[in-house]
Amino acid sequence: MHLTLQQLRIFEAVARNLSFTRASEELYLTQPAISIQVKRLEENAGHPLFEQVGKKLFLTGAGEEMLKACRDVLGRLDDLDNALQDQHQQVRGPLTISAVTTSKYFMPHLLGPFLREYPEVEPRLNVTNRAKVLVRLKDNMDDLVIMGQVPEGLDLSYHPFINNSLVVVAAPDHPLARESQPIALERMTQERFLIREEGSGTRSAVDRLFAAQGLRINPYMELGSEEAIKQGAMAGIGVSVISSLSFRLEMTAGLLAVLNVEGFPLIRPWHCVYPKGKRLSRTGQVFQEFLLSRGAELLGASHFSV
Amino acid sequence: MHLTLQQLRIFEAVARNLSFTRASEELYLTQPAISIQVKRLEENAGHPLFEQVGKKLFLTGAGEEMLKACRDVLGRLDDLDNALQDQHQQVRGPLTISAVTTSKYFMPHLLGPFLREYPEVEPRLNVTNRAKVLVRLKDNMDDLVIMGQVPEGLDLSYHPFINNSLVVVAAPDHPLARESQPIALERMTQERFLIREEGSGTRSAVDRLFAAQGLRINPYMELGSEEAIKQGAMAGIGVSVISSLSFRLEMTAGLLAVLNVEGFPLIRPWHCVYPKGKRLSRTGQVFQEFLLSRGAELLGASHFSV
DNA sequence: ATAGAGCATAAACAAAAGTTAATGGATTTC
DNA sequence: GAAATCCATTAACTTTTGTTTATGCTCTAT
Repeated sequence: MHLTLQQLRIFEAVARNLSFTRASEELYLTQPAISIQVKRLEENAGHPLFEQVGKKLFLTGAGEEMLKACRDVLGRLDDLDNALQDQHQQVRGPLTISAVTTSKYFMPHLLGPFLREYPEVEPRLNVTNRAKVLVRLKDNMDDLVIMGQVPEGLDLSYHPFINNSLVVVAAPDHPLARESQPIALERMTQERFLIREEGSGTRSAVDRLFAAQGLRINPYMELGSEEAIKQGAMAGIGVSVISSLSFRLEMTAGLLAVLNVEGFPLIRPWHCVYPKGKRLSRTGQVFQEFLLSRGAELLGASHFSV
Repeated sequence: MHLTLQQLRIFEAVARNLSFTRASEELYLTQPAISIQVKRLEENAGHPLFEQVGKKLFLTGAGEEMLKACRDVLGRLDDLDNALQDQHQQVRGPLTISAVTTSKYFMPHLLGPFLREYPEVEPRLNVTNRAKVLVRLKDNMDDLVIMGQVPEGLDLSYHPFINNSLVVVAAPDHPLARESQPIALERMTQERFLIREEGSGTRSAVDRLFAAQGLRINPYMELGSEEAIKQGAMAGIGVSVISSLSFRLEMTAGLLAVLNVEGFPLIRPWHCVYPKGKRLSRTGQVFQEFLLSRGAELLGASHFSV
């Protein structure tokens, strides 16, 4: 036999009232029910917990120890109940997100308003390349993952929330920058392309677009970051395909030009993703709903819409 | 349905191992037993506690909360077990004693050696008059009570442990102080007696001794303390009956003489007493055994023996 | 001295807890 | 592709927990 939580509740009521009968009234049980439960608890403890002198009830030393433990345990379980209730109702606590590099241009514009609305959320945004994001996804290291292309072969739950427009950019003085007629894809194969590493979502999408017409781009230089690619395009080293989310400042400053190429802008949705086996926390669920319902609106431009 | 301690133990093992199967091996249960108990705990909590991604198990946020609470509760119950084990084996913690006034001359000589032997005991010795000691006894306010005459009409457990010798004392120049033949009780009725208040154990014993021969003492002055009585006897105001435990210094200094009176020394035992309904703590039991087995020896003189 | 109140015990019974055997689905490893 | 492994579910069963009714003992109050 072991002690049970019901025994602890009963013992605590008796100890607080110093009366079996009062405790039975409080707990809506009969007095023999109280008596037998206290007896069982005493057997389990190996000590008497009460002493009776005349008609008065007292706690023994062991009873004092038991009462302290009781209050600690029952109080801790109350706290647990409250914490679990919070998890149904409150939007608070940690929210861990991994996002593919390009999303660093827009994720803060989504996360900021969300955190203002839910100030008790503790965000952790990890922006890294796609390969690392995939590892974290497989290892269930995040609440949500923000990525364009969702990998196949994994059991995932994914929802598109905004559209990503990929465009071809070049230096403003590039010859094709003034071309008003759409530039054939075939023409573009003659251009030097500045590109990201193998495995990049953007790279895959562009390769597929050209492959559909039996073409392939001319990779001139592989660069490790979006910034390096922009700098190279601005310097006239070559052209590139990048997300329209990521170079607004450079456009406004007249440092980059968008080329009018057939098939562009290449619209790819951004997804929020998590493993199907995952039980998303309430905070994670609310953030996902927030992305789906208000992401496009917050980012403002119509080409962000799903 | 509520959660049970067994469910907490099972959940903690799964959470620590991150495996139902490992937990079942550790707890010598079947894997379906583990699975169903975790399921019941999740139902009770109203939240999933684990999420499974591929073959890997993870704790959810609610699971993390539950694990913290589990460790707290199970740890607290372990501490309780240890504290209760201590109460069987260790002699430590509070020991509250009330004692009638006269015992102040010998109780420290008993308590001192006991506390040296059991240094973790926390003693509380309350020395007061008999009436107050009786109130504390009835109200179960002490572990043990030290008194001479045990009251009737209460359901008490009492054990004699030393003898108290009551003798008649007078100033050294009192005429009867040089009398070598035993002094008849009748002769003493002509002496002025300095006495304690009504209800004093010593008073009762002396009254009974004289009443047995159809005599009664001549109360001259009622004094409120043992010290006052000794001072009065030394000053030649009258004679008194006091405990031989209480005037050693005055004897040695030649300030008081013991009269050789018929029927004296009047031997009365000292008892340690507690209500029969009381469950004496281990520390209280050990102290009582100490008094019974070594009290007389520690006080040295043969007339202390039971 | 008697009635009332409070706790202890026994017997009987219902409900809950706990477990196993059998089995199936999904994932990982070979 | 097959075997091994891990978790989920169902049905059946045992054990434990929990409670009530009936009753008795003891103590206190009147």
